[in-house]
Amino acid sequence: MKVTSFVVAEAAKVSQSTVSRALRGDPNIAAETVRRVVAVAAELGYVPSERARDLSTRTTRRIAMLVDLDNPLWSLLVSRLHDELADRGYRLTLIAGHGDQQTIETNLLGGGVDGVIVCTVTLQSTLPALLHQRGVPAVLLHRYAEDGSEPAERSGDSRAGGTLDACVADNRAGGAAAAQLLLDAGHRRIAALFGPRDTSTGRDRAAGFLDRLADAGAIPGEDRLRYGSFDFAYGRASLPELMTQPDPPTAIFCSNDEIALGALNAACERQLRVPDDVAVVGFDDLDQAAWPLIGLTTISVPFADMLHSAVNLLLERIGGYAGGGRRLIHPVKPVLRRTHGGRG
Amino acid sequence: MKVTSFVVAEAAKVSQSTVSRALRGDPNIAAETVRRVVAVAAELGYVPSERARDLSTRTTRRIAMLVDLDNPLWSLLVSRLHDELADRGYRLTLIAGHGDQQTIETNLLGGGVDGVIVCTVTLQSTLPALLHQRGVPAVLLHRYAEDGSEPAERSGDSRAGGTLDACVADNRAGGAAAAQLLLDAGHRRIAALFGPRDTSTGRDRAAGFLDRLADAGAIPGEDRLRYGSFDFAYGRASLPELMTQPDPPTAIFCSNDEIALGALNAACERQLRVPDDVAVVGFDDLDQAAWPLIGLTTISVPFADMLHSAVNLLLERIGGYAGGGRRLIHPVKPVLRRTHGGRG
DNA sequence: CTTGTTGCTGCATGCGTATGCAGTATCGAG
DNA sequence: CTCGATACTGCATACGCATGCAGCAACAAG
Repeated sequence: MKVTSFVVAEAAKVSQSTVSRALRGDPNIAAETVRRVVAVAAELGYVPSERARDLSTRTTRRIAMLVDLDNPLWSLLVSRLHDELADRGYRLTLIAGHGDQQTIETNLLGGGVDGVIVCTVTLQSTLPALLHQRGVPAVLLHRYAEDGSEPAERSGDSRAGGTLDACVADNRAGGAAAAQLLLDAGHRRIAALFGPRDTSTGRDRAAGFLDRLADAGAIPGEDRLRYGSFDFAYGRASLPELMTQPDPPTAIFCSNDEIALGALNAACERQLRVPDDVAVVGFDDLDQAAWPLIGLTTISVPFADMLHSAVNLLLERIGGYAGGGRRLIHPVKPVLRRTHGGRG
Repeated sequence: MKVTSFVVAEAAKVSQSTVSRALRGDPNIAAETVRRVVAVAAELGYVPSERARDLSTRTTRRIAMLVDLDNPLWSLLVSRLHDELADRGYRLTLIAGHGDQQTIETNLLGGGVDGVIVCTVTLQSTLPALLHQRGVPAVLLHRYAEDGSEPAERSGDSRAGGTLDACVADNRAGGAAAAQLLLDAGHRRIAALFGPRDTSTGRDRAAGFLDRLADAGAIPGEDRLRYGSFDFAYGRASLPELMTQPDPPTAIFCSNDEIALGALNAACERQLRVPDDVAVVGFDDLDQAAWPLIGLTTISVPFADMLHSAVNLLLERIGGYAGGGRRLIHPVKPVLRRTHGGRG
């Protein structure tokens, strides 16, 4: 039979409310009473019902992370996020971004979580607007959407001016830095494996990269520019295609490390030397990029900082902060290792 | 203002219970009524309160995974597990195994989850026994504990004979297979980087490995056998130590791929050729093991199958199955790639 | 002795949904 | 016309904890 606070109350000869208060550290309960209740509760193995507490307090101390579980990047994020949340007494519920839209909405809007961290959004996604409209505390991490919330035109609607808070990296600057880095290394025939055009990360990294090349008067031909998903297979499949073109590139920019790792492996398969036969630059700075076997030159993204900021923003929202959407842009920085080559 | 089923009921001119039934597909509600209720609910943007439902139904459709977030292996598991659960209508809550014991117990016993998948347990852990005693549906995945639940001595206690269900790999056979594989390749000076002695995976893999070597009359000296954590840093730090011993080994068995990857990178750093200067064999068959750049020979563990089985066992428990603890042992299989070397 | 104050505890209710059971209307059979 | 069956719907309550407010005892101040 289930041990409830009523059972404890009876055994400790107090009321149920006193049990509740004693166990939650309410200062109005006599020390002696607290001791007795705590003892009895331990004796009976009482564990408060989370379900009942959740309903009563209108809170769950649970945060949902909407994430693309196929992207290896997320594993880096999830682990850190869990700890970051645990420190503040929150639990983490994972929701796959590729799931059924209806399911996702029910999960996020049903009050089963106190807030949401959204990592999978596309530029066209309406989810941010929905969360905002429903008043569900949420923050965009790593990517943002164009949810069309322009500065209020219809004044009177206090929400019209706001969008969700977001924590992102300076992807545009990072793209530019990658381009610069390859130019500095002496490359002129440069190809790129960009990410999806419908994500902010994909778009911004490509834009920054192309802008910088344009400034330098070195815009690659169309056949050297590709767009695909942020994954290993894309990189692995694309490198051979690029390298078998007439007049192949001497360097390839990959919009994330995962693509770059695919490319490096493809190079290895075809016995192309990196960086001598082809240089590769990635983006993100995954752990693997620093491995001696890999030595991937890349653009480092401060994920730990971003997560920390995101959690802070989210908790402020949960705490009731009602200002407009804030966008925190975190600086990135090139990390020169082996794969970019160089003049020498 | 919050839209509850009462609000919908009023707008649709029915009672709250009818709203509840209509929305849940109760066949006793007239089709016309259902249509009206659904329409009104959609109109008002009604989303049922998960908190209230959880309390009322005594269920949450949420499964906790107790996991070591620092081990890269988990990322492989989490992603699959999420999908496996999502297919069956459950959500996944992550709980770090390294957290505060008190917190963990509260999270698992408080009724906030319908079941638990435990991946982090040590041999001495009392958590399985606790979950079992409290009647919380749970299954051990990948590792098991020695929770001392022997066949019932005190008959009368119907639970005394049981322990938790478990889904594990045949780690002992895998260890033996790894040993055999190295012997077959001609190695005789063999070292090993085993995992923690207090985990079933660490212990069983080591035992299988050593048994096989003993059978072959090739037991390594103590100085060639090491025990450490299942991580990259351990492998990376240990390889140089092994290789600078007098009469260094020609092959190193690593109790998981992560250790092996650390070792391979250390070899690269020291410009040792693999497998010519030193062979390496791992265990698990992570994606990375198959990369052309890595080519790690390893023992493949059927994680997808294990997860599938584990979820099945767990859902049976949740469904009320009350038999004794079941242990499913999944076969493993060597995958020969590049790093084990060979006679040729 | 009265009144106010402080310190502690219990009563009653809210949280929002699910569901057993009772009630109402309709219809067909006798 | 009566009665029972059928098809819906509503009433009332449970789920288990948190919490505002009232109550009570003890004690100090006046």
